[in-house]
Amino acid sequence: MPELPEVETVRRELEPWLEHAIVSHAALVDAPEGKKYANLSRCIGQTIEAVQRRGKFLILPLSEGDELIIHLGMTGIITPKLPAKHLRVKLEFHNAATLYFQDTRRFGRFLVVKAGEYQSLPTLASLGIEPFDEAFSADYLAKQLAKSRTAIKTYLLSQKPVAGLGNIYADEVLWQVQIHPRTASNAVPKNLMPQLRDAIVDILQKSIEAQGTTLNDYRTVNGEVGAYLEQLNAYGQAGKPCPRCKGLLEREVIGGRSSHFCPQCQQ
DNA sequence: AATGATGTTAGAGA
DNA sequence: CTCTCTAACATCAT
Repeated sequence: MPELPEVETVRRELEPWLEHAIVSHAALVDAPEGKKYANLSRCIGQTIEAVQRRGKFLILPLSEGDELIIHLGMTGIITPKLPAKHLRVKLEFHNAATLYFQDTRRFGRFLVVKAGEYQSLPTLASLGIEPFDEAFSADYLAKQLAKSRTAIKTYLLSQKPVAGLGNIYADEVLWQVQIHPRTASNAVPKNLMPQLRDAIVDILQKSIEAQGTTLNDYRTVNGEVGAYLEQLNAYGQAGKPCPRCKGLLEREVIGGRSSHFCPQCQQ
């Protein structure tokens, strides 16, 4: 769930709260200092200069050369309401606002690093282009996909060809363009590249407009669910008729991830 | 009880 | 060194 549209929704809601806010308190709660949660005390006294997003990461540049990096993992929620369970981080600001990070499964990340020093976050360090970057063209995508022989589904999830797709939107994009998820990345027909690029941009954009997709845990900062769930064509729809050709949608594990597709019209 | 879940990453092998 | 694959992380719901 927290894929690009969900993280972008959270970013947009956090921006008015946090831009120019001064951190007065930052502490871990029931979370071990380590790779996933680190150096929080360093942001105390610093001003948050912006609320940015790269792929599924939130990046908050701080006034003394650090960055606060937040990743929601699978179950991370940022909320102004004290969570009943699984609170991991508490942040307070000079303007009296308080924000909490709740993360049931502890797959999220919440750490302060020196700006740009991402060696503890390899996915962020080697993250692909932003899908809304104007340089993300069909030609660019073709060059990226030519670099790998793994299943296109798996390669999209790697964040390398383009940032921000997770299991839900990767399945939705491949369904939209009628590409079988097991197709080798470097064997995806060149003539499909414009459609593939457009599907990635359009689906992510439409999901942002719906505030993302809530399967179980994801909530916006305001506590709302993401409504894109109602627009899913493939993800989680195994056994139902394909909305396009009426064949039965199937579920298969590809690269260790549950994958949903139409065996009839996805080649 | 057993199974599966939205993401990332360490480690192993090629 | 790079590419690819697998399992692990922690917790809850069904």
